[in-house]
Amino acid sequence: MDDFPKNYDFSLSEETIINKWENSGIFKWNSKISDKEIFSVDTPPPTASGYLHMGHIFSYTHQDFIVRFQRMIGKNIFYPMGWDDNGLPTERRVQDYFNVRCDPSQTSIKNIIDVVKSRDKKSNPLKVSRNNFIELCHLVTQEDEKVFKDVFTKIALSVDWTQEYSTIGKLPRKLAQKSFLDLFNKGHIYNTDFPVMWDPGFQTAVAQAEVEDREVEGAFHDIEFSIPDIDINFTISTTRPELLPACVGITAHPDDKRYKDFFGKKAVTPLFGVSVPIFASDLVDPEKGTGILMVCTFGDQVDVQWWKENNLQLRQLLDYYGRFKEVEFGKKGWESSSPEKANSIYKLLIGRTVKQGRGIIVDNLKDPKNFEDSKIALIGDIKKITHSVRFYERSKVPLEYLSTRQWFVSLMDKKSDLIQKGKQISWHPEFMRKRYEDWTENLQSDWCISRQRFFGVPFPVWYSLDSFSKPDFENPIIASIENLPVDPTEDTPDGYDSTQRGKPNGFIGESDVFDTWFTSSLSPQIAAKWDESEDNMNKVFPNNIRPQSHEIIRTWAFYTIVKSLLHHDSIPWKNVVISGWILDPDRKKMSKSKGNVITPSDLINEYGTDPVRYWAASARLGTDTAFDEQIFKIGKRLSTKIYNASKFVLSQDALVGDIKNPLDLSFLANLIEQVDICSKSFNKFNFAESMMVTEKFFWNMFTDNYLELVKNRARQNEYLEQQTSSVATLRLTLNVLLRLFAPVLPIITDEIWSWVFDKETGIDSIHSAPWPSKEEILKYSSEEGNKELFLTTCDAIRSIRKSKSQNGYRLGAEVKSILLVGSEKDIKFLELAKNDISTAARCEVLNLKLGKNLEASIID
RNA sequence: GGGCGGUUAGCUCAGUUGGUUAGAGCGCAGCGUUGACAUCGCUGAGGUCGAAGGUUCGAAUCCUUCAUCGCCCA
Repeated sequence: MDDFPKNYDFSLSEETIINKWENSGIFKWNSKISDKEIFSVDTPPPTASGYLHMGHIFSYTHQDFIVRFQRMIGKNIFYPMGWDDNGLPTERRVQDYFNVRCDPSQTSIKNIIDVVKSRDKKSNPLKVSRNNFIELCHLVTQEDEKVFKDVFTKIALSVDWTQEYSTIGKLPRKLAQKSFLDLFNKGHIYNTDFPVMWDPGFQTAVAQAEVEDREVEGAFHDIEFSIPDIDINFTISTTRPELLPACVGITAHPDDKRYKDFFGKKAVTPLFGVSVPIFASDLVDPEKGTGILMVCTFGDQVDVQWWKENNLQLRQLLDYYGRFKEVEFGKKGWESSSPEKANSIYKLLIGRTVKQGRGIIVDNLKDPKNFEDSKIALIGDIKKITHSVRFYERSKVPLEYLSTRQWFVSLMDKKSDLIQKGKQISWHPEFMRKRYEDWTENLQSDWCISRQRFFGVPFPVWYSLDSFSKPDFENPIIASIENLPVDPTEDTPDGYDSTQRGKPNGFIGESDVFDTWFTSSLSPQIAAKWDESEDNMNKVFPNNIRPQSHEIIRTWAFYTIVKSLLHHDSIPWKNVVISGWILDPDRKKMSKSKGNVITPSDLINEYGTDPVRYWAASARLGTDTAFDEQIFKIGKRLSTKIYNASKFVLSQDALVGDIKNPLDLSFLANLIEQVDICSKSFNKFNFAESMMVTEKFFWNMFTDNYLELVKNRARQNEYLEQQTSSVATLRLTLNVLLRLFAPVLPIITDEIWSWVFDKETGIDSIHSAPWPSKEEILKYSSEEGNKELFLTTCDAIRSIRKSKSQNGYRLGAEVKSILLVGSEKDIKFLELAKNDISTAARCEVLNLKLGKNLEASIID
């Protein structure tokens, strides 16, 4: 074994080893094995939206550490991987990529790819049919999946790729619809016309989980209202003057003395002359603005609440695009004391955006011509402020509340059950549970699951039409389970034929699709092939772990728990394992818009798989970490060191025999302790600790000290038994340490394993080898060693080095005599390691003397 | 405004149930190395553990208040 290449070519090893895994299929799930405990993983399918960043690598690698350890301790591993293709991110990407927009009124064409590719990218977006649009979505996601899979393979995820799925694939579509059916039959799903959060940019309803607050510039506008009954005027403050035509009420705090006399009276809106009720509400903050405010349909969530609780009128001004639609004051529901004037002003708003409308209303509020006594209704200056406004997380325009018909899953009545389930799950780190509980407790509305989009799983629902072609939303026609998956825009419901689509007394299909989360919240069921294989489902569900990062607790984790509760009255997983974020070097969150995103491919190519994984292993679970390229260098250095140490250890030849030398036995006692620490850490998912202590043990204890101490003994043949003992210890230690490193550094460890250990053990890959144990180590030992002997010997060799260094000797300098002074116990131990110490220290005579502290002095 | 987490060496971070002089790596300084390894070794400098108070024989660790940064939610 003397002919190892001088330097480690990691890229060659990566290729060889990864190919070996693929060919041997060692990561394949085998449901037939019955004598092994199962360890199943609910891998969050990444959104195939175009690119992977270091945060993905970080988190997905964490899963793999855990999985590889579990595999080595003998578990039967179920480790699938999915892609979350459906949904808005893909649609948006397709829109940009091909410069197209979906328009369901278009007819499909055959060669859509060629058409979009031949078009000038700068021209107006091409309107394409729903089917063509979906076709393009599939095309893009397939390309993205390939890129993602390549990267995941390159960082050596031990995923079973035969279990790959896409959330838009046939089985997930079927299961999402089955989920809908089950929830519908259990009475958890309903449809209703109700104000929902609406994104005018994408023209779709969104759920609370997809909403974020952003601090934006705004302004308080003080507007004067009147109360004709008592001839009093008052001033409200609003950030949304453009909703004045939608004002349906006025409210103030019940204890606010200023407005006590107003309650129960009617106020009249300026410009539009609408008479609206004034009522009291605890929700008003008397300190904010003037303490009295207008209620519109709808400015925000509280408006919705007031509207509902006080039975206010519905005056919906905005259309799906967030533009003012046509309404007529004076008609029923739009009563006004001066409809002509109201209409003349409102006319200016029709077709305008919210922002344009705001300017128009403000201009009119301060135009004296609009007021009888020329006294304008806009009081004082407009006061600029910054305030938080709700946005759909992927949108650029603020959300509006639109009353539309949507499907919901009722959640508000299930909060305590959901929190209860959360308590049955172990969260790592533990404090992350609180995020889940806070989110659940603070839920404000049921889960709106319908999206007015295209690339998603359709609702398995039709509506019958009456003789006026009016759909009967109250009694939807639900697909039967054996027909799933269905597309109601193409398929015909039972009892109808296709010619009746859209006709009086016929039917129409629901054109909405599910919220992406409605499908991806089923990842445990999809991966387990719920419905297709009950046996498999029972085996792997609930999953052992759900790895994910913390920002998706409120979405992915939450909805998955919801589904699991409602379908199975079960938790979906026993453990949730949370990875932190990778921040940029200035500790700022990485985001595409900030331009501080670091992508993985170049780094993996430059440093190699193992060093990138080493970097990922350097952070504990749940902890956000600043990106530091130094760590890759250290990881690479460690790989090289392992390579070189292995090369040295495996070039020592000796007879096979027992380990008998006290120093060797003592060293093994320390190794046993090390194995114990690593096992305990890994069992708590603390791969970072295991890695840290293994690295330290390997470098300091093994290479710097043990290896140096026994080098000579391993080489010389004078005392065969002693040589055998040292070489056996070296090889056993290397073998054990490689396995401790294996979950984090799978390439280099398997590379070295393939040099000799595969033949020795008959186990082809280190990743199929058993995790080391005390019993295994003791099998090669004549007896159990004393840990302290080795530690004392290390102290001795360290103090000899120090003494040499301080007295100007080279470390390798031969010296005549060294005196080691130590306690009685020290001397007793050092006596046993005397030969190894003196050869390592290169001295002719080593004298031991009873004294106090361990100390070395050189006598030359 | 409420909740959660962090604040330890120049930098990135460990510090297990409170227990002797607080650790690692990187960086820095000095010395050394043609015998597995310059992708190396040895030695060293460097911290009043965010601040103040408290509990305790003893606090980086427990409690209180505050500061500061980040996250989640209003």
